Amino acid sequence: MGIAERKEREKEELREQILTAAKSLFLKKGVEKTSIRNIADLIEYSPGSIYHYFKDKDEIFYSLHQGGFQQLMSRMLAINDLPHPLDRLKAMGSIYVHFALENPDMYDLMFIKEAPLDHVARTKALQWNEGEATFKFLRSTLKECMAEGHFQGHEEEALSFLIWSTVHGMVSLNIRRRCEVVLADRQDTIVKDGLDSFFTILDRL
Amino acid sequence: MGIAERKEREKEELREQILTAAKSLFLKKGVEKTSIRNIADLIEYSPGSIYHYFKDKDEIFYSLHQGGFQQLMSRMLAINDLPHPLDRLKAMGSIYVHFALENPDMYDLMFIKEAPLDHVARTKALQWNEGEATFKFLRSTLKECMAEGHFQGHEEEALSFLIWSTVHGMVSLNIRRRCEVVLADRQDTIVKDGLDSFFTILDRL
DNA sequence: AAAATAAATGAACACTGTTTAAAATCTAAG
DNA sequence: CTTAGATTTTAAACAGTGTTCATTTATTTT
Repeated sequence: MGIAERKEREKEELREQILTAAKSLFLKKGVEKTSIRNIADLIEYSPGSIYHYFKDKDEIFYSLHQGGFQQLMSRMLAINDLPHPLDRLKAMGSIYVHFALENPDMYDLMFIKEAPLDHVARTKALQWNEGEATFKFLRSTLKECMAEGHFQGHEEEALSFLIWSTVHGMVSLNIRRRCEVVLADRQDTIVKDGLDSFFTILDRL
Repeated sequence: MGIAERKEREKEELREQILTAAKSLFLKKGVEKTSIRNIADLIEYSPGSIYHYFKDKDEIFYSLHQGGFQQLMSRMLAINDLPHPLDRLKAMGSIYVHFALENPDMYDLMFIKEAPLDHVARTKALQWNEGEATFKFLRSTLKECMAEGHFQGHEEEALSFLIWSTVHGMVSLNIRRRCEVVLADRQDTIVKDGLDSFFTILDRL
């Protein structure tokens, strides 16, 4: 009896439809201005039906932000063949920054917005697998750098956090428009220049 | 005829009342969950009356965030007597981080939330005086450091941005709860440790 | 064909920011 | 002291929000 399987498949399909609709709307208008009714209109279902597939609005955007981490992670894994860990570390920084600037709304969801973390807090008792995996990847690369003698006198976890903070700081100031009003004239190059300065520091360290 | 003056004074008083009410509510519940009606209830006026004193909700929170910058700036100016610019630079970093962790909601409003910048974009044609003053203060201190021979091979504006980004990154990851789920065990010390690592880097640079 | 199960709906609830016509209050001139 | 004018304040309305739930519709099993 393949009926149960087909039903399961159909349910999964509609779930996917909701996510696709939500994503296209939120990339156009942002999370706040994407309403359940907007999503329902787009997939031609009633607003209430969405609650059979997602607990609440936060869960929808939590699901969406997972896709972002998959994308980011696959880009990161693509530079795993670089022989020197310090080169890998810098490449990860570049990838992180480029991902953020190319997908500002998705980055916002992943690292700035409260919606996905609100959902995490309410369900999985403070476990954020997506973020943890990304951070672990940075930590293991940094460990390799230190094994080669780089960054002496630094503690691995704190330095990992510092590096993450540096790239996050640059792109989040940019995304939340604190650059365009303070560095108006070189708004589009400042992140690249800042990153270059950062690489110079890492090389000398 | 002091009547006009008294009226002016009364108007200013009510404006201040609105701001005080808004501030106490937003520190308790956050910007999004502080409604115009909540503010109106607290000052015992009708919701509509608030619109005689502020154009919209964003303007209220723009006004509030200005107070935050005054606070931050006054703390910064207090270390102007330190003789060495590098010491001043590091003290500024400490002050910035402590301000953020002691006033997370205010920091959120100043450097993360979109509300104040939305208001800036809609009125003053992209001029953010509060943020600009703070950034200029960092830049002038960094210039003095470089005049003493520090940070050779770096460009002043880009490095200023990088330093700002580093401290902003650490506190904003903390405030938006990306630390507590990734660095649960040392959540309350990681920013301090990260900052120490950063100071070590600045010293060696 | 009837009973049981699952899915979808539309209306309702309690909110939100904002606008506006009307009412209330206060000031200034006659 | 009254009346005309200017402010200030209000209540009601508009169009929207997330979410819940009894009812209807559709599908599957007996």
